This record gives sequence, C-alpha cells and structure tokens, in this order.
Amino acid sequence: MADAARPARLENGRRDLTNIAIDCFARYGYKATSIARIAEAAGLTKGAIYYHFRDKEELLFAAVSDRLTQFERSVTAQILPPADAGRALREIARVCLDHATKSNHRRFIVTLMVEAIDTNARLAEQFRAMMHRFRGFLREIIELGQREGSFRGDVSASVAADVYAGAVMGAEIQYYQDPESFDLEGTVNTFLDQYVGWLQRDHPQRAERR
Amino acid sequence: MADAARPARLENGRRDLTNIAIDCFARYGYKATSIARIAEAAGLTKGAIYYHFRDKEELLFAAVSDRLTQFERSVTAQILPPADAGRALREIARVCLDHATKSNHRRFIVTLMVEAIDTNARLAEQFRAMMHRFRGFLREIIELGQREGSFRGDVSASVAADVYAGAVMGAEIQYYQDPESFDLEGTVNTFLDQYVGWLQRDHPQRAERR
DNA sequence: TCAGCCATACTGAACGTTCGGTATGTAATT
DNA sequence: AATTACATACCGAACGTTCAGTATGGCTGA
Repeated sequence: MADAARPARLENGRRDLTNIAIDCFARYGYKATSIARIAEAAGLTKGAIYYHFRDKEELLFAAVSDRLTQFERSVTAQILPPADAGRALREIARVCLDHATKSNHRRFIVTLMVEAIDTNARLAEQFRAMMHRFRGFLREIIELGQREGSFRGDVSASVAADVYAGAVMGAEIQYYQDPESFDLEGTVNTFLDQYVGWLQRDHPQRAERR
Repeated sequence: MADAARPARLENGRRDLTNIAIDCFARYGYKATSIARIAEAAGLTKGAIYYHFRDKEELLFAAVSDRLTQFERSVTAQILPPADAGRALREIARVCLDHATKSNHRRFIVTLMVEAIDTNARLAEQFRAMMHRFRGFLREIIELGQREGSFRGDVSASVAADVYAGAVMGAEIQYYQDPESFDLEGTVNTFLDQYVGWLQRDHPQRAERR
C-alpha cells in the first residue's frame, strides 16, 4: 500500500541528513545555509536536525569527513593497479570530473575550502591537509613516471603536481559558475593532452626563451 | 598641534569604506562579514556605514565594481602595445600574480565569485560576464598568435583560453589556502612554460595517444 | 572679522528579523 | 512501557537597518 503522505521518516537519519546538508553547503556555503533550510530540504523541521546532530558544526564536519574520505578513496581506488604514470594522471582527472558533474562532491569541497580559509581554522586545516595529500599523491605518480623514464626528469615533480591540481580546480570553478556553457570536459582534456605531452617529452630545451 | 584623539573622520568616506569592505569581503566572504566588522575596521560605528551606503548590498556592489574595473583595466593596460602573443600571455599572468599577492584584489574576486554563484543572481551574472570577457580577451590573443603563425593552429583558441584562466585561478586558490608554503609564482611560471611551449610547437601529432 | 546658517559626517540607541540552539510534547514502533 | 524519531514552541544573541541627535567645518552676509 505504498507510502502515500506519511510523515516521511528517514530510514537512516544521520546519513540522509548529511547528504542533504552537503547539497546545501555545496550551493550556498556554510554560513548562508541555515538549519531550517536543511530541515526543509529533508522534509523535516529544525528539531529533527538537533536530534541527529549536536550542533551545526558537527553536521558540517560530518559532511566534510564524508566527502573528503569518499573523494580520496575513489581517487586512490581507481589507481591501485600501478598503470603507467600518464594513464594514472588521466584517470585521476576523470574521477575529479565525475565528482564535479555527476555529483556535487567537488563543488562542496571547493566551496567550503574557499569559505573556510579565514573563517574556520579547524576546517581550513582539514582542507589544507587534504590538498597536501592530493598534491603529494600526484607528485608520487609524476616521480614514478620520471623513474620509469616515461616522464622527463628536468622538472620539479612537486611543482608539476601543483600545476595539475590548480588547472583541474580552476576549470571546475568556471564550470560551477556557468555549467550551461562552459565545456569542462573539453577544457580538462585539452589541459591533459598538453600537460602529459609536456611531461613525456624529454628535455626539449626549447630554442629561445628569454 | 597635531590631531590627538579626534573622532577620526574619513577624508573620502565612500572610497575608504569601499576599500576596507573589500579587505573584509576578500577574507571572510559577504555573508560572514558583518557591517559591525567593517565599521570597526574603519574606526567608525555601524551608523556611519549607512550614511554612505543604502544597505549592505550597495556596499558589496560598490566593492565589486571597483575591483572588477580596476583589475580589467590593469590587464588591458599592460597589453596595449600588441607585443607577440606569447609575451602577452606571460604579462597577463604577471598582472594576476600581482593582484593576488601584492593586494587582495584577486582573492576578493575569487571568493565572492564562488560565494555568489547560487546566493546572489545579480552578482553572479556580473562575475559570469567578467569571466566571459577575460576568456574572450585571452582567446583573441591566442587567435592573434595563430594568425601570426607563432602559435599552432590545430587547437581551439577558446578552449585554450579556458585552460589558461583555470590554471591561474586554481593556482591562486591553493596559494590563498596556504600562502606560507605554496609557491604561487613557481607554479604559474611552470604552467606558462608548458602552456606557451605547447602553443608554440606546431602540430606535434604526438606518437601514440589511445 | 565674526555671528549665523547649513551641509557633512558621523554617534548611539533602538527595532525587527533571522538564526542557532533548547525544552517539551507526541505519535509510532518495539 | 519504553525508546525512537520526530514536531512545536520558544529563547537569546547577532545581524541589518533606521533614526534622532550632534560635532565640525565651510560659506555668507553684515
């Protein structure tokens, strides 16, 4: 006899509310997302939120932990078979694209990361550590490529990792700002062609560079 | 007999307050910046703000207009002598770096841009238009390089512009998040070497690319 | 030169609203 | 009967905003 218009209880309150909160935080950020808005999005009232979470910050940190671990897991999981470094870099970008377009995981991370920098020291530290791990992961892949000989050895792997992380994130933001007309996949693919090609070419020592 | 402890009036209220507001907005974003905080930073009271501005939004838009026009002016001004396209791209990055490190102009733009996407339609539209103009400007430079023959013609100038805009912005964000340890200049310079080199090489038709 | 006048640039208190958070009631499940 | 999973009603603080009042400086006419 189906559900009809039942009070619409949640099956797994904490988990469901976390997901709903993530949607709101990803769009409006932390400060501009009220508890009432999250409750309304869940079809509940504020009291229900405070039944599952001590306060707004606990909900925030639950959401952040959830998305951070889930994103990092899907990045590292996709790479476990240590394929060649070039393919690995392409795979990672693919995961980022998925998390940016098929869900709002990456927008949540980017939005909260920017907002937290000077408004929430604890959160900012978590995002800093996360970016540090991400860049470290990329650096290791690049160093692997350099040891294998498929990547040129005359560039700093860590700076190259920074370039990669920035290019992907910057493309994402342009997409969030204008999802209708910004070609995220094309932009990231073009960057990858250029970037991986650059890493694979050995010591080009380009003619003139004043 | 000097000033002593005068009530500290502003010489140019609107302008000074706009600059102070920009500092706050750049750090904390719009929502998390209270009128009281801006007033305190200016050494005034809340009422003084409302003498110069109708409401918080007018102050915000004044700040945005100020920084957007100023940034766009310094980008276009630096390029007026139509030097070769490669140098122009490097010059533009230089201007972005200056505005990111020597002032908070770019952080203001990036922070507010991310925050506005789904919280302030009018503001979001302004930032969308600004990014559109910026990418269009880059595209024209790249097309110039292509017509000149110094840039390869087998890539989309508009997608290449998107890559550039994203890479610079993504690097900036990593810097804002961790200004102590993130090497913004090195990252952007490395990107430029790779990017301009990529544009300058003609039809490499890289061997294998599955 | 100086009183009178007015515009400028504020202060400080108050108001209405919003928001995070709490206390308590209640229907359904076990 | 007790626990779970909420709803309802409310509190206090913070916030944006308003407004009456005031100190200051420049201008003007005598």
